[in-house]
Amino acid sequence: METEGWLFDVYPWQSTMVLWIYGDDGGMLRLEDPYRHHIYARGRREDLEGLLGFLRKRGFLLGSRWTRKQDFWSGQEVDVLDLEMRDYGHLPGLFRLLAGFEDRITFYNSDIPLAQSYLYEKGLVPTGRCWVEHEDGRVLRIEARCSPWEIEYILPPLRTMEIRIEGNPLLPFGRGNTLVVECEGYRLEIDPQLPSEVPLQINTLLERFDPDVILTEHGDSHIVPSSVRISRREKIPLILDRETGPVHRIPDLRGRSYFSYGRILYHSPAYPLFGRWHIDRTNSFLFGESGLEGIIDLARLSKVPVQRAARTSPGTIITSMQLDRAFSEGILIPWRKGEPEKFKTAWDLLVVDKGGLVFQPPQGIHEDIAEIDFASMYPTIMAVHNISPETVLCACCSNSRVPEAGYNICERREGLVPRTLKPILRRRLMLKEMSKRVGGERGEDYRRRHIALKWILVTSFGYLGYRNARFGRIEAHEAVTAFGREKLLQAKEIGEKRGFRLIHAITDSLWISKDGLTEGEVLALCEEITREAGVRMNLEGIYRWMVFLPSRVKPELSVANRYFGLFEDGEIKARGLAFRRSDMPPMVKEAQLRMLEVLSRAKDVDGYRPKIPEVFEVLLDSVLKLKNGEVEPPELVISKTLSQDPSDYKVDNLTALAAQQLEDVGVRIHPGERVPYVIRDARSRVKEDRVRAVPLMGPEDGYDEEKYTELLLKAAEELLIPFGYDINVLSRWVDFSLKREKAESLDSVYKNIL
DNA sequence: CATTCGCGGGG
DNA sequence: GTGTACGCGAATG
Repeated sequence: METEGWLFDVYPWQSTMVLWIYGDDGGMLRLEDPYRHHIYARGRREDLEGLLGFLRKRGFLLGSRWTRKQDFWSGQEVDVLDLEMRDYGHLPGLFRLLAGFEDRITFYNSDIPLAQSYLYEKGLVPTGRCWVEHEDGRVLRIEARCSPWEIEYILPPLRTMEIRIEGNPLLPFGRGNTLVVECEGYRLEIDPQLPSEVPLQINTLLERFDPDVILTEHGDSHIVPSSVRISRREKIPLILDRETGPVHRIPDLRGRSYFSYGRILYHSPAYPLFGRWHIDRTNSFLFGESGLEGIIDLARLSKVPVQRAARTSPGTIITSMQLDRAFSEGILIPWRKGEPEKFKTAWDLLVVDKGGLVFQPPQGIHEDIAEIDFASMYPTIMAVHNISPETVLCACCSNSRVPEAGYNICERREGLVPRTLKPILRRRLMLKEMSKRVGGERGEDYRRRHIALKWILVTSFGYLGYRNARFGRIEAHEAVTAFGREKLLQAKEIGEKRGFRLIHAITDSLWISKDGLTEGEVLALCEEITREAGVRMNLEGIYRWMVFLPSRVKPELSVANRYFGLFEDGEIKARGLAFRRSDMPPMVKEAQLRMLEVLSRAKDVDGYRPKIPEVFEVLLDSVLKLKNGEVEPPELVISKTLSQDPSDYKVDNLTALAAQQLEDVGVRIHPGERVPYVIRDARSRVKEDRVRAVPLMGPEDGYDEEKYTELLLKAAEELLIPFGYDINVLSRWVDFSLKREKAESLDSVYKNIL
């Protein structure tokens, strides 16, 4: 039989690969492919003979033959033994045994996730079109009928069911929350007070709608594990999968806290489904950034199946793209040693220390400033300067290409990293342009996909310097930042030659100034920099005015990352202000945004000062609402990321106290999870009274009016400090205004304080 | 005052 | 299957 359709999902199951094909007839076809995994071994002939004997005796091996493949580091063709392994169940045990041979034999392609390795080998694309010849549910032949690089593709009409917790997701089922299921306009609320209802209702709904995608909020952390628990307790089977055979679900109950991007993150244990996708939008970084469209685009490009792509980090995606390319080019993939994290040596710190170049801007308010940014600077540098672990410090060339460090870069071979990045850079640019050109839903689709790729590009750089990355090398990382600093300085010099003053610069952005600066001359400058540096320089915008904030620690200095300004098109750009911070309560963010909205009507520096009374007015209004108890508790919720176990805190800060309150009632908060709380009485001697964790909040819990007022005052101070209004002035002014029985016109109040 | 702790950026 | 760090600012004791 022959079928054409979309490859919906792939996973190893028992000893075969299971494929779900969404046929053109609308049916979902389950097929098995008895695919065998190949690994490669290199070493002396007699050692390899020994290995063969060992594997045969243990029954691991289906077959073996000699073949020639390319060594990743040298690019040389080498003789290796191709080993066809028996079945998947044996593999984990096998890899432990192989470690014993490692002093004599080098193994390749041995630690690639099986579904990915299957897709690389067959050239198949998750969610892509395919053609398959099959018999009795088994694949005879399968071929891709699409390229992962297509920009326009049609997806099968996926039926989506949404399941979420209404009420507080931190609390156990039925304690102040319910389960809401929605599908195709149908909505059902399940009351978990009656536990047996949960599996019964879910089963009924899944059978009735047979969704392809189950999109949840807190599905991984709460809904699925709780439902599974109830199902076991009540002895009512819960049928979530389409797979009808025994499903091997490894209940990774603890979840993982891990260190990434300089902070602790938490991933709850994952509950993927077999035969349909479960995506927990609250447990998926990429979903939050780029939606299902972005995830699907990445799954297609990287050949990481959709469910895994949704849960994984961008680093895994980029690695898979590199693995796919290496695989298809016949390059042996080195076994990644899972070295435990080591302490950083002084040398490491020295190297890492010299990252991007950062200047110090002159504080205060400015006019005639343009901001120009290098587009995708680091990935472009990797692509154009051929920076890759195997090309930096290659053995064959001697050219001292890398600025400062003087490392060689290979001129004979293009590296794996640049080969992978180039098409991604092109594709992202194309999607970005299309998202600008096309409006509506399609434009949004392009936008999400280009943002997904943006992430892949950003992280490809970090990955180069990551000690445990398969294709990482610290010298390559170093080379990228060295070129980056060179290009930033080059841009500065070209600008100065054209009469611009450099006001500020961070890594890949420059703020430049000139009296009466025009868009035309800045664009001309960008053109020249693009030509000279080999990296696209874009005009981010021209500011009507912009402010660089002083340091709060040393008020005479400014800080690089706290600034805001108004572009000519009326948009505000701001960094480091309260409203940008995730640890600020909504009330403060909104108040500051309202103040900025007022300031966005100031056309130039002279227009800024007359807007100040109106900003005062917004501030006073917010403070009054706080005083009069007109602020709803959710507006006051602060949530911060827990960086360690609640009991490990040395200092009882508000976050630790809130986490401890939750622990006390049996709600586990893991490092990397956010703890939501309201400040009740920050200065209370009784620590218990300082905060209240959100799920434990009752109507009698008030809030710390003084503390929240202070946050508002600081938010206002950030916007007004260039004109000398610091928190003391603002605070006095607020007190003064509040004391007046009937405030006269704001103008007179304003005069009084000056 | 020293120390501890959390956040940012990209779009 | 784990993207780097460092500087800033606030809070604690």
